[in-house]
Amino acid sequence: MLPQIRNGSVNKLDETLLTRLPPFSLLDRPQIRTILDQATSRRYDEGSTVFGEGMAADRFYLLLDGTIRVVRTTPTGEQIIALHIGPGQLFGIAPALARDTYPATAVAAAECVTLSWPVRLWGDFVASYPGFATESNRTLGARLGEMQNRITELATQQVEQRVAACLLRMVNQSGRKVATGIEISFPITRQNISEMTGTTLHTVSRLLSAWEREGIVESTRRRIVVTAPHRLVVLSGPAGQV
Amino acid sequence: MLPQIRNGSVNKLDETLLTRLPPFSLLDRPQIRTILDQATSRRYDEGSTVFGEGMAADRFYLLLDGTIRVVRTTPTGEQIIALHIGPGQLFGIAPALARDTYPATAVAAAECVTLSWPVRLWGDFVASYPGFATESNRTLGARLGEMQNRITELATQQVEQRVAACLLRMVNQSGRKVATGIEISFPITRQNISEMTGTTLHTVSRLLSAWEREGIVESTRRRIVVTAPHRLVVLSGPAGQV
DNA sequence: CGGTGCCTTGATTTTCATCAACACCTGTGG
DNA sequence: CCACAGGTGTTGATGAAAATCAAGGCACCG
Repeated sequence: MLPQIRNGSVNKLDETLLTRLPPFSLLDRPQIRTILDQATSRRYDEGSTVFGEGMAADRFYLLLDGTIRVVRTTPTGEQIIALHIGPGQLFGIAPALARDTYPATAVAAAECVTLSWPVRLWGDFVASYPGFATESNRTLGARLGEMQNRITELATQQVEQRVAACLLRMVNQSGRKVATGIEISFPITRQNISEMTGTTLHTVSRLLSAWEREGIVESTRRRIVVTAPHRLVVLSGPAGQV
Repeated sequence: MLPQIRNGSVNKLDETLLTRLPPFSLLDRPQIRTILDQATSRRYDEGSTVFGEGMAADRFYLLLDGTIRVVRTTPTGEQIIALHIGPGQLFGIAPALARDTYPATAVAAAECVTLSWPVRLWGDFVASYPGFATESNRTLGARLGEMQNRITELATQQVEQRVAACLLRMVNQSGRKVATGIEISFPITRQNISEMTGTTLHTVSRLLSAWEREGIVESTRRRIVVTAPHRLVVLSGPAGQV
């Protein structure tokens, strides 16, 4: 979907790649050229790690294509998935939190292409480019709000409602229309879903089986198509509409 | 503990009130005087609401004294407590998230004194006062990190561990040394704790009773003293040390 | 074609919510 | 000054939800 990407080189990249994205939409061509010239482009295979929790935060990132999964690992080795990031979004923006290490691990949920810049440029970006600060704040606000929703869900909803809400969230954020419904556009396992909803892969499997029998979803290995979103909304309960 | 506070007036307030606080620690006297002159001071009774979820975010706040409880209400009327805010902290900083409504409700958990400023000054503060932006970012980072911890806890830990971790968090953030241990410095009910940990007041009551029998805590109506924090740490499990 | 990772499904067990009842403290108003 | 109401806290009995235990099947990759 994206033109040829050579790691480390963005000369071939068109400025129009950035002009539509909110953090840069207010800028003119020369400004965007400057930004691109300072950027490093890179491709990540599915499953590879962009940066790890606790690592020195030396760069901040923009996701051009693919999906990033933000993960934390507990001392006992369990993983929990904090959120997913889609194309066009900033991530790894530790400088916006005045942090010098990344608070979580970022893994490519599917093949990804990123741009990144050294953190020392963060201050320049915020100061020089109108809209950049606002947009990164907005990103933060959205993530904080989403985390607040997750806490509320985990604290008050039953497993079935949480899993339904989780599917809906993914469908909304990165759904792709297919013949029979809307497909989640990146590979995802029962285990992954359990790590998002604080349950077990067994329970998720049972729920998906039941929903498949009822014609709400269709799924094959690592792929899920939601065929009746409205029924999922009902299942996700009264808090789903927030 | 604070000098006489008259709502709306800060003339009597000493500049030294702010000089020690991180958001303002880099500023000189005249700057702080300017900031104070633009501020509105106000006292809140225990239980009163500072601002409500969804309300237009017209002011941002600094807590001088007391404890603020940040609360969300689900469509079904259940409350969940997102976090507590202690003296010296900024709150209601919707502008830092590029939001124009408050994302949650702020209630005085104990008698509180605040300073506040109209949001239109936010931009000035960030631009004119060195350290202010960094500090508000740091606040955001800390809250985001804390929320991430809560999600991890809710998703992976048992109720007993979550309640233990919750008590420890409050003891760390606003504990006061007393004869027999460390007391949580604001009134708190079993119900409150259940709203923080996603459980029921019954379960919290049972846990506290058990811990009291084992000499880990002492509690009277709305007050809790932790007498053996180290044993709570053990109970809070391997993730407690994060 | 063998192995690894992913998925399914039944049986059992555990945890915790729910239901129910009551005791206690504190402040209020007759 | 006492009664009483409302918010708070305790504790037992019961049941439901979901984790855990267990076993096997299926798809994809090398």
